[in-house]
Amino acid sequence: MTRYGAAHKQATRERIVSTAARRLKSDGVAGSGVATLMADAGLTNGAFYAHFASKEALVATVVEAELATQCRTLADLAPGRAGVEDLVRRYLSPTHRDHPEAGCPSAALVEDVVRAGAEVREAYTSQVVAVGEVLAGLVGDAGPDARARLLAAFAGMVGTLQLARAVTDRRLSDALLAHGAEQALAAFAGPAVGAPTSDGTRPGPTGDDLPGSRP
Amino acid sequence: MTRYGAAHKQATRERIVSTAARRLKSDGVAGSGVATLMADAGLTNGAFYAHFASKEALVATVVEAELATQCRTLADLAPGRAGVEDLVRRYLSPTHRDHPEAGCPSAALVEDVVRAGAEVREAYTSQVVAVGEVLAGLVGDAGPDARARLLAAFAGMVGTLQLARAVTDRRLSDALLAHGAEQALAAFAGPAVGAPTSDGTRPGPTGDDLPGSRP
DNA sequence: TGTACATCAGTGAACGCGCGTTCACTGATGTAC
DNA sequence: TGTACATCAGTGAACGCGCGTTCACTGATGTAC
Repeated sequence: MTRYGAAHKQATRERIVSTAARRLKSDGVAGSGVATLMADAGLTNGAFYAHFASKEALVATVVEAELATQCRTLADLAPGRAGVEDLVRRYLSPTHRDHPEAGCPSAALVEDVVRAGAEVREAYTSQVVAVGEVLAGLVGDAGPDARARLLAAFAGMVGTLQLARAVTDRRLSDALLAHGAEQALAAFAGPAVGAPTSDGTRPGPTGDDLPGSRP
Repeated sequence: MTRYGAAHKQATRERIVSTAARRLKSDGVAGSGVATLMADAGLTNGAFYAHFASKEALVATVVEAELATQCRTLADLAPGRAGVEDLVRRYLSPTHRDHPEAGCPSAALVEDVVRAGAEVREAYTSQVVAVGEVLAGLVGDAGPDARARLLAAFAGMVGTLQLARAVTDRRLSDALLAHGAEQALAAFAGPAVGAPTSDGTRPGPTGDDLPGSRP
């Protein structure tokens, strides 16, 4: 039967996935060799193929697992505006900017996903849809295109975080985060809001809008 | 004196830079070998080091040149809301999504910039600042933090384009672009706009806002 | 309880390959006279 | 105008290296009796 106890191999696999997640998010797919990924998990390169069919299979597993974890984190936020504020402030914080290895998988790996094979891209897509659904639940928008609208707002934060990471000027980076947070809050708040109508007036909150206030 | 005419070598160098820009934006830094980059320019690998000290030096040159070109394109937009609309619609179009090699260097290469050395990151930073200044001129906002505010709006478009590229579901991708465009227009329009104040009302346009209408 | 055994997670050397970089060489060019 | 020459952009083979992947082996484990 099974040696080493039933859960031994699975526990090792999970350890590989979680240490690989940190390494991949910090150094990228091309910058993380299989030998390094295994050493991070306290193993040697040879054992890798007892757990994964290829490096790409590991990347797909990591991408899927990371976005699933992110979904769970998002689901734990308080519903409504308070939760959204919490999300935006934390997402666009200097701490998140300075620790990609512990942060959002999309911000760290989208570009690698774009250039990856079908396995990775499909894992990513299905989990992004799940993120969209959690966000729709968070803001309480059940409309037909709520998911895409809120994912666009989320994508805006992803881009802002990336530019904040890329730029060497600390002051500019901080300012990007601060302004990005303002814009993300507006984007999460609702579709028509903030867009002037043709007569120059502002539409009020719609039924889909979050209630609440901004300090 | 100079053989091959005075401009021969410089012309070759410029050809390498422009073909490398397309290749790098489409396949990424790690995915573009020196031999391939040179073959794209109709040359062999050996000639590379007569033009650049290292692969990183080429990447830095490409990043700088690409953002400078983007600045010039942005400067050609009509000032005010019309130009902003034009920018947003074109940036978040299916055409731009489907042709990274001819598109925005930030959307294609930020992640590579984040993981690159000082030479690349500093070239990127200085040109991003220039982009911010052009955007400030475009919307006519001379405020002290206009640059950072508009760069945050720009960064939002970068992230939206990246997610639209990563996702395999065409319908979702199109919807991301459409919603991202709405949100980008709002973000470019002004800082306080669209953010509800503590009493739940909406502030009107400020003096920094763009005049104009939205159909 | 003690011992011989089958299992298999993990080891570590080796594989071919493509990378960035180097270098001795080529040959088209413009110059000198 | 014609010929010998110096220049140097570009060639293409070679370099060491680290990559993803393979494989014969090891040795700790739980099982059988």
